[in-house]
Amino acid sequence: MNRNSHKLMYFCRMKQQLSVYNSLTRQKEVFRPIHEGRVGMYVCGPTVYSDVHLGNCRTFTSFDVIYRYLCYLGYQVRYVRNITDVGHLVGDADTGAEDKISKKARLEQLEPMEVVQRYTNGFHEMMAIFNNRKPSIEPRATGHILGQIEMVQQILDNGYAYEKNGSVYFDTVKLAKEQDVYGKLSGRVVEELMSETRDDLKNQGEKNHPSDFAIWIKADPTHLMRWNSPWSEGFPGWHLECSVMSTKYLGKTFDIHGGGNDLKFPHHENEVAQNFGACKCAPANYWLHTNMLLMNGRKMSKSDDNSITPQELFTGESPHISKGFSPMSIRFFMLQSHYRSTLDLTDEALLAAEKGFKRLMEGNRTLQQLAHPGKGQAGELDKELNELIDAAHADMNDDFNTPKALARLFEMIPRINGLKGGQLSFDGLSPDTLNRLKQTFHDFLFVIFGLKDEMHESDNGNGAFDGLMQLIIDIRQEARAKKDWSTSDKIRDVLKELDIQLKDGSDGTQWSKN
RNA sequence: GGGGAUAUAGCUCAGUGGUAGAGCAUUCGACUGCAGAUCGAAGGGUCUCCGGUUCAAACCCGGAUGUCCCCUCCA
Repeated sequence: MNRNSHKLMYFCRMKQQLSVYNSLTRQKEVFRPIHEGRVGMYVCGPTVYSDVHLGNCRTFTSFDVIYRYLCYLGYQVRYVRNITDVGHLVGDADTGAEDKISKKARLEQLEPMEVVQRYTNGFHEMMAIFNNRKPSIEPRATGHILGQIEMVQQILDNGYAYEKNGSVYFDTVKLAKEQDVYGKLSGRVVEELMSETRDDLKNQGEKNHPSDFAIWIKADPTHLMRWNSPWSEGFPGWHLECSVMSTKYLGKTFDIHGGGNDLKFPHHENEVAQNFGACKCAPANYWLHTNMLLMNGRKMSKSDDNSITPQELFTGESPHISKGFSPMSIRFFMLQSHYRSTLDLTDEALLAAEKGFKRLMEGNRTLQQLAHPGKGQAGELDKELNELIDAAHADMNDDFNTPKALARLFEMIPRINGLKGGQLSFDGLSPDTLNRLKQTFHDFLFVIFGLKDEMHESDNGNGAFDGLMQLIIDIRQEARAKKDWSTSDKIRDVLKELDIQLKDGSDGTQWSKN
C-alpha cells in the first residue's frame, strides 16, 4: 500500500472518532495519536518458559483485533510486542527467587536459550493458528541488555535508584514524594503502599522499602544467565525490559501501551516509575488492559484441575469439554465478549459459539454469491442495511466493541438469506448498497476480526477431494431419484459420522465440513 | 485486611435515564421423502438485594451480598 492510498483510506474512515477506554484515567477518551496518521503500540508479550497459556491467547487476540482495526482505519501502526527471556523471577525471598527461564533450563538440563527458543516457537505457532498478525517488531529482553544497563545508569544518575551489594533497586519512596505518579495506574493508595506492614513482607533483604523493586540483580554463583555491568555480574529486573524496548522503538512517550490487567501491578506501575526515573515522563498516553479468561466461572489453575490447553481445546481431549473446537470457533467465541470483560469458557458456550460462527460464515458465503438484478431502488431494506453497517463501524469506534458489531452482522443475515431464498425482493435495495454490504462483511470478518472461513481451507489444493464429494453426491442423487431412501440416507449418515454434512436444497445438494 | 472490577433470558455475552437485546438452546408453522439448512412466528428476564437522586433508574450515587482479578508468579 502506498502513501497516497493510506492517506485516502485515512480520510475516508476517520469521519467518526475512535474512542478508547484508558485504564490510567478510568474513562473513555477520544483517541488522538501523537503523530497524525501514525500509532505506536506496545504490548507486553509472554515469558517463554512454558507452553503458551490459553489466557495469553485471548489477550493477544484482543490486541490483534485492536491492531487490525487501527490499520483498517488507515493508521500506520508500529506494533511492538516483546518476548521476555530473562529477568522474570519465580519463588520467594526465603527459598531463593529464581529466573523462570533459568529454572526451566536447570530442571530440563537445557541451555536457557534452548528453553527460550522452544517456547518462542510454540508461541509463534499458536499465534499463527489463531490467525494473529505478527507484530512489527518483536524484541527480546536478552537482545537489549546494554540498553537496560544504560537505563539503570540513567535512573541512578537521576537519583531514583540505589545500589546494594551489586544489585540496584528503584527508589519508589523518593518517586512517590517527588512525582504524583506512583500508584496512579493500579489505583494503589500510595500512603498504604509506603507504610506496608504485611508480615510476610518482612524479609526485604537489601531493599530500603518493601515497595522498592530490583532493576539490576547480582547473580549468585550458580545462576546461568549473567552479564557484566558496572555493579555486578548479573541480570536485569523483569520490569526494565519493557521500559527500555518501548523507549527504543517507540520513543520516550508513545500512544498505546497494552497488556493483561493482571500486569497493572506491579509490572506496569513499575514501568511507569522507571520511565519517570529515567526520562521524567510518562511512557504512554493510553493504557489498554484486557480482562481475564475464566473456565466454568473460575480462574484457570493447574493445581485446581481447572485448566485446559489450546491443544486440548482443539482435540477435545479434556474432561471439561465434550468435543474439539476449531481455532476460528474459539477466536469467534472470544470476539463475542468485550476485551475489558471477563469471559467464561464453558462447553455449552463453546458449542453455541461454534454454531454461531458457522452461521456467520455461511451467511457471508451466501452474501458474496448474491447477484443484483440491477433494478433496485433505495428503499426500506436499503435504509435498514446501511444503518446497520454504519452502526457496526460506530461500535468498533466505541472502544473496539466487537460483540456489538458482531450482533449487527447477525441482524443482517436474515436479510441476506431472505434475498437468496426469494422471501425478500431486490427491489428495495440498490446495487451500491449490496456491494457495500459485501465489502463490509469481508472487511469485518476477515480484515478486522481476523477470522478465516475454515470450510474453504479444506478446498485449498484439494480438488481431488472436492471431485470425490461431487461423485458421492451424484450417486446419492441417482438413488434419490429412484426413491431409494435407504441408500441415500446411508450415504448421508456415514458422511455425517465423518463430520461432513449434506444439505438438500431446491438448487441441489450442498456439503460442508464441520 | 487493602485496591480494582462485575452481577441482564436456560448458557455465553451486548446494551441503555423514558415500551429489555444478540448468538446458542426451546416451541409452533412453511419448505423437505425424512433430516439439515433456510424463512416466518412464539415462549422465556420484577436487568442480585436495600436505600438515595430524578417527573422518570435495570441504567447515576451509597450500602449489602455473590463472583472475578491484583496486592507473591501470572495475559
